[in-house]
Amino acid sequence: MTATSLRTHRCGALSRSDAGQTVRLGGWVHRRRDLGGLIFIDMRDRDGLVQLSFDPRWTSLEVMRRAAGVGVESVVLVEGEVALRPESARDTSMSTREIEVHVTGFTVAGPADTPPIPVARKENEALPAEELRLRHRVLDLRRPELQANLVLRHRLLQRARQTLTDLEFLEIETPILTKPTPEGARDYLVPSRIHRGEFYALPQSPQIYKQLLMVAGYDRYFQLARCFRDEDLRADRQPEFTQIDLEASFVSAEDVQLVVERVLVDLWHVADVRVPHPFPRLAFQEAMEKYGIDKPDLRYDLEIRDLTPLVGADSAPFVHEEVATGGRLRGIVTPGGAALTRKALDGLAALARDARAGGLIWARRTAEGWEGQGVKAVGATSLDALGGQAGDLLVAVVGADAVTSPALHLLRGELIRLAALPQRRAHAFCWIVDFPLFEQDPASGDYLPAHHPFTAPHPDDIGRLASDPGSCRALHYDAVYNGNELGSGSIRITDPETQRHIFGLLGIPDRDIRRRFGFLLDGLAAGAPPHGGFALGFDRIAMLLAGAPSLRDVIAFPKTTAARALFEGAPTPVNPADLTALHLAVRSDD
RNA sequence: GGGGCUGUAGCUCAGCUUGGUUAGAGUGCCGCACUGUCACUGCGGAGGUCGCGGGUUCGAGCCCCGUCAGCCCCGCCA
Repeated sequence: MTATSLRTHRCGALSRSDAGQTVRLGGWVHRRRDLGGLIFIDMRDRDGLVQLSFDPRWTSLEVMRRAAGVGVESVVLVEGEVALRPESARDTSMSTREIEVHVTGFTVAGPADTPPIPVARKENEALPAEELRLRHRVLDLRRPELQANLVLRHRLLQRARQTLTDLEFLEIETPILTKPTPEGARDYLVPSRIHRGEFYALPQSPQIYKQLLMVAGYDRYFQLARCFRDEDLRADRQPEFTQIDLEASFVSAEDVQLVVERVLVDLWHVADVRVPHPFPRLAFQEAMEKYGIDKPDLRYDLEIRDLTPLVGADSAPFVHEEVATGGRLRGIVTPGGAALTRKALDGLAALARDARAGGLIWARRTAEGWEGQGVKAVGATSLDALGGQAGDLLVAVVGADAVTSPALHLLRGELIRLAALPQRRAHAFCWIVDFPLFEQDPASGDYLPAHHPFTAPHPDDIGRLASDPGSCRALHYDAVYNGNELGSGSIRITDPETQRHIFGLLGIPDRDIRRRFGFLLDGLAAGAPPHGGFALGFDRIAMLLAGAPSLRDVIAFPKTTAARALFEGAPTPVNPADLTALHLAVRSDD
């Protein structure tokens, strides 16, 4: 239903099959070319461009005059006949370049001031500074690139709705004004006018609500949920963001993963990518061992190897010392890496040093054998035992896994880049499973939930919950794509006693458990089905599929890295009277 | 909370290394000419708090200190 009482078509939708038709159009002046006796205007709407042709043969003098005076970005209403362009002036690379509109009627409906930033850019013309793009967001949003991003975003949201609806999930909204949760990220707080000194919080996620919906018998829930976290931002992090949030009852972890895979495969299909599935599963430990990180980029095969068994008599003393204190010698053999320059190796060494992994050990494999400083460190005999092929490069670090893993992850990425290793696949999804249930605070030794405190322990590990919590795995899983975490989920604790026990392990006093999570525990005690769920970071998915460099390019009105909205100007001071009504006073002394 | 980069005409940038006459270019904007352009073309013109404040100096866009804003990263983000 493109046609309205003011227009018959969208500009970008016209093609040669419309030739001869009289049309009415509404759109924006993209560019104007005034040849004196002839005027051409490129007119734009969300579908694309069409050329308007003003010629005294079919255009009145009055309309010629108006067309000559219209500024770019003005909104105009046009009437005319679609015509094939003269043979000499046709460009078939774009369907709309075969045709033009012979204008007979022309009104400037919305004149525009000269735009402070350009919408129509020349080839290779740089984008304005992002600050200006955010300040003049309406103009920036007119750019065809951003319009394409937001159209894609819409189609992805609709696809997610459809897929989950087909899978019998119910879309249920949960409150935006909710209860503060002292754990996790900082909450955005909203003061209550009616209740002096009391506050709502904006949800960091609908976690507890969706669990309670399972208890309430809704079986399968989803929501395109807005979430809010008052933390410092990054290119891939906004203070308010959208999750595809879902939860299902009577499910195993594999059941949830199957649903999420369906959603992801369908979303990638919207972007014309066919994804093979089921996705491979990788245990957390295995991911750390082979890739040094829990979100490996599996587009490349390069893996980390444990070289500790090779350490022998002629290995350097510092290697023996690290191994004796529980460290390991781990490295990466890069085919063709021996061609890397000394400067590139110095760069890798700096990377290792920045990751606090100490010195980088390296060696090149030539036709004669291994060469380089690594021969001394690892030992000639040990390296011979490693084997390898001429052209290989070994880089290695020695120390505790907690240090070497992150360092090797960075080294792996850099080696892939430097050696220009081929991608084995362009779209590498995987599941990371068997996460640890707790992380130990390195300073205090306290146990913290690795994810959130509602995650169920792995049934095989429940026996060690009290004796050795650090070794317990969780029924928690992450979806990973090309080295990006797309989302995470888990099977939840449904036994109120277990839930209380976990809260206790986390050091939350009994009275606080009651105050903070009473409504959850009461819910679990009301007859809770086994359930679990997932949350996908939708903005990041849209960013990846749009090929955008920043979340800000897939969000209509985003915030800056200082959480400011430059366009509308938020946050902002408020009237003292409004503060008084909320029982608030602003301190200026700190 | 910490580190880095950037800030000069409406926009994109040069000028900063080595302080010194009137701060330039492209584009956009304004005016004139132009009947097949599509980055129209040609001629002419206007347009500057060099982010802001302080300091050094005979003299600061340039050096120093502070500050604001944007971006990137670390911390943080159960």
